[in-house]
Amino acid sequence: MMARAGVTTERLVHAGAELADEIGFDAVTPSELARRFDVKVASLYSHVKNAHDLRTRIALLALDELADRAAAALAGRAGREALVAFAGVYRDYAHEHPGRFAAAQLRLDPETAAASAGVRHAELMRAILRGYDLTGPDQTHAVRLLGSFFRGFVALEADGGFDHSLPASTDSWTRLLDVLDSLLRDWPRL
Amino acid sequence: MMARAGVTTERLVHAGAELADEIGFDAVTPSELARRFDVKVASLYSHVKNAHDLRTRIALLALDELADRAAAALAGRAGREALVAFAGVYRDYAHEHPGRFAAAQLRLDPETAAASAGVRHAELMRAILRGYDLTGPDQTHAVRLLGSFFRGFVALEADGGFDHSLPASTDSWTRLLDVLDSLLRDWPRL
DNA sequence: TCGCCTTGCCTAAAGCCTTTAGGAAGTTCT
DNA sequence: AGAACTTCCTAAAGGCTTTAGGCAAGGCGA
Repeated sequence: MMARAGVTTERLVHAGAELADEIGFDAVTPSELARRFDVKVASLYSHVKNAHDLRTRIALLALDELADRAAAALAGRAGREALVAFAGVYRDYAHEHPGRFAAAQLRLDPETAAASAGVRHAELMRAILRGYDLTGPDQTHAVRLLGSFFRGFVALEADGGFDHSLPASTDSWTRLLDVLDSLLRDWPRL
Repeated sequence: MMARAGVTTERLVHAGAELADEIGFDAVTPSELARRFDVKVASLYSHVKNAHDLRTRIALLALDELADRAAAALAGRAGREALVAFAGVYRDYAHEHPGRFAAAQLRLDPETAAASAGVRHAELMRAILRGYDLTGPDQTHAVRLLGSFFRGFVALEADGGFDHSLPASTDSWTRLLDVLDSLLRDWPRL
């Protein structure tokens, strides 16, 4: 009797990520998760400190997955190809895993953030720019431009911000990547 | 005895916006608001349908304020000047009113969105582009580029994403607006 | 001015969520 | 088998949202 359900922190976080994709990151709660595991809520608290801890772990998982995919996509590519591949990973992940993607945007406290895969992201973005002729502060500016654009575009898309006007958002995405590639190749000097 | 507190929907929404700036949009709840008005929670439900309705109203207020400011900033300006002014309004508002700004990003159902000031925003962005030589789909692409960049940059900044690297985020902001102006003036043709 | 009606605010209550404390039943190791 | 550890449980406190029903304040017609 009273067979154990086999809850572990890892399984909890993975299930939480799945759940986020199904019902939205905000709706991922210890209660809901307990239901899924057919276990009483209080039982989760042996594996996870509290609701915030759970959400943070899901965020870290998402950041990790995203960095893995990006690194894979960047392997063997440079310049425009690298830019498009990286951007594609970002956007595809957001479409495939909206909940995880939302999680990846959770604000982390500085300590946690520093230990997260967020750092790898920054390095990968810099790697892309090695294919272009940018140096000094302008390289950082360019990283920030790309990061802002990716994040902003995908967020607006997710909010349906592009839904009721033409052309389709995918067209803009493709075209704008071309435009950005061109901009990076021909970066305006001071 | 039992003096009336004078709660109205309008006062509720305004106070909610203030509250959002103080403690964060997510923490704006009927309970907290009732405390501020020194009134029992249930009393709010005569003025606001439910928690979601309250949050939506705050979002609409923020969108309205933002559109007002943007319209004012754009008056009499064109080209680069208009771009910088508009962008400044956006970013300044986010800094001055982080809670309201977060509210402005609440996902609205299509019906509500269509009736919101979001529409005015789109028009204002298009107005900026009239100062540049862009036509057809590329104009829409450019609107989306600007929108994505503004939103992404400000969001990353708010999350502290730029805090632990140099140069300061303000430097990137200024420089990138120059770069974007230059890009719009010299938009790559197919 | 008096009684009426609308409306603002209240109490009560149900239902859900998080989190802590302490106990009992599996599991593992000796 | 017994000790020690871990997993899961019950119990309980406290907070949040929302609905239902009631009393009283402010405005209005008679």
